[in-house]
Amino acid sequence: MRDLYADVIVDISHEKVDHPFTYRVPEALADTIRVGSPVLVPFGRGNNERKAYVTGLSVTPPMDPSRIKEITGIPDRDLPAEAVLVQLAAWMKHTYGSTMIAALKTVLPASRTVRVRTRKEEQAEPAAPAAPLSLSDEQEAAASGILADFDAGIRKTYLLLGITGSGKTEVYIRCIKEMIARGKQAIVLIPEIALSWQTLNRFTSHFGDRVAVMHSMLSKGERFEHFDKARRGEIDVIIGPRSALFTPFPNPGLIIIDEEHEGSYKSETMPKYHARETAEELARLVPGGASVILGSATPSMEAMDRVQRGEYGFYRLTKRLTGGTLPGVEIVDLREELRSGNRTPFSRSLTKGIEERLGRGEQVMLFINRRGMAGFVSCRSCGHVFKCPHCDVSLSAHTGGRLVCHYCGHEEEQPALCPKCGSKYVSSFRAGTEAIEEKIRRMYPAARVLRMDADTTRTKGSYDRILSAFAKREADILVGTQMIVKGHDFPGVTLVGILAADLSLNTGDYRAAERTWQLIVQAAGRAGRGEAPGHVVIQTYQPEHYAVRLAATQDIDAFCKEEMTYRRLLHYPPASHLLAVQIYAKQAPSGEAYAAELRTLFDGALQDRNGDCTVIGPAPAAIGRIADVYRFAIYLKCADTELLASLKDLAEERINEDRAAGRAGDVLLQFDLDPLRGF
DNA sequence: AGCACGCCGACT
DNA sequence: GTCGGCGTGCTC
Repeated sequence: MRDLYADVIVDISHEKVDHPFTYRVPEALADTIRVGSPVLVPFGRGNNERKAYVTGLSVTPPMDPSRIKEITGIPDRDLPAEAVLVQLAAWMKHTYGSTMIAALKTVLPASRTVRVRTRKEEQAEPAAPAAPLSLSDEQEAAASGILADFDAGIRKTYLLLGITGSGKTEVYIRCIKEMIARGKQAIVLIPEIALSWQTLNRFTSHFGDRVAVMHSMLSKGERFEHFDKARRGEIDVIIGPRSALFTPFPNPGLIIIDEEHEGSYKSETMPKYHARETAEELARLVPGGASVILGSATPSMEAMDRVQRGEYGFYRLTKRLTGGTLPGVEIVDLREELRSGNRTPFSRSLTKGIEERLGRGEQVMLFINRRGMAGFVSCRSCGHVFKCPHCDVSLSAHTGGRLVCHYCGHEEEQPALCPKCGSKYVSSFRAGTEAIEEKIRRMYPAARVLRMDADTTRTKGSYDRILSAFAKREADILVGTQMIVKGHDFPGVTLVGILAADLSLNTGDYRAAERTWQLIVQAAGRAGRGEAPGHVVIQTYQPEHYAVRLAATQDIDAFCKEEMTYRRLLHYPPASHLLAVQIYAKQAPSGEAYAAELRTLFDGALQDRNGDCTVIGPAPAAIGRIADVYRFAIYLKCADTELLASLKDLAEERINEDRAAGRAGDVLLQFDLDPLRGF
């Protein structure tokens, strides 16, 4: 019997040990240990026992066998993970940049900490009768097309473009049922918070206890339990946020990403992976391959571009099945309002609309993409603006005379007098959700008003509470940030007001137009989902902007065409790729100097590859300092992701060397491939 | 010489 | 991360 050796990555967050170590596999564990298995190994001089993950197995030792130690055992109550997930982690490390151990920890199920709880299986009343699934012609065409491809051995990604209420969920359910019939499992990704009970109930009524839902309220043990069930083949479907992608199903055949355009599909921590791309890689790695369905009413430019290139399959759902008609959309020019003396945040048209709905007992949603009382507070006399002492942003006013930093959470009391000149003329500018709520209450004292934003949804369950109260018509007006826009069905709403459509247009990053367009179309989709016709009022200072104009006309193709022209012209994703190299430092000069060195490094590496890759910067980040950490960025623009990966590796090697030599100071590097938000 | 302390590098 | 090796420098 030949000895078996395992390559492992030891669970230590340090780039010096972020490479495989070889251990002997004891005879007793030879059958148990697979690629992806967590193991315990003696490590270092003290031979301390540490957790590690197996990344490879072989019978040929790469070094003097006498120096190879033996695996001690398998962590208690831990599960071996799928080899595929280890491969996926390696791909994520390579593509997005991170240590191998960080990549492994994001894809492998965390070990269970304590007992599995035995108290009543929550939502244990899923036995709602399965409503028979009847599909419209369009839905049928999509589902059968995708399944026919699958049976013909074709594995690819499909964009399912369906306006709100057009019934994407039925297509998902049909496809999942057919996959289960073929002995496959399905992963359904949904945006972080947007899991409505209606949708969930539809899944549980069809799949009963063969479906598990991952959500943020689950304990570590419950998550583990779901993953465990998936591994053991006790469930066929998992529904959850981007991390549900890493469910260790034995035989996944279908990955569905609902609301594919949503920003929460991109991880904010390293590796900063995108669930869409990662799902496609997983679909390639899985034995037999898997199909991917992307669903959206407002697809990302990435998805539309791939449809245009013929890489994605494409199905369109054009009819609203839930009844209701598409809302009438009206664009109001705020400059015009100002000219005619209206200084309130509500245009005359919107005010009239609100009054009509209140009179008829219908509901109104008011959307403003800024929380708090005001965007900033300043002194009218000397111009002093209240800024966060730890970040390069102005403080936002909140009720109770508090000034709050939306980036680091710093809070201070708003002084009565200007600290600089002593003037008492200190005032707030740019209304946020709190200010709008207050104004609305004052204007319509009889109206019942709810507010939903990061401040009112901080406590557990408050998100559902506000939404269900509004759905039960316990309020007439819902004021909120973009979180009110996502996915929910309120038949009572006949008017949606978008108070400042350009807020998201002026964020200065290349996705601003796309985001604004999506926001407006999604917000508009909230109106008129019931019997009564809906109306949307878009207030803007830039009524002529194509994102606003083409959102109002709901012309997806026209918007995408226009936007792609811009992306192509400036070589922005998806026309090319953009790697943001983010440099963090406690001291501004050291960060700046290090960024400059990296630029030189990149220039040197690209010397004879002129034109392949454009290096931009370094420059201070859009927000130059957050929580006392200075931020700089270099942007690498290049069509070839492999070249970008090699430049990223180069930077990583460099900082590791410099750190070893004590030259890197406190500089930290992060990478963001095709970033979704500004930095 | 003898020892405390701290930095550095290796860890299979 | 954690340990030991080894240099520095202080003390008896």
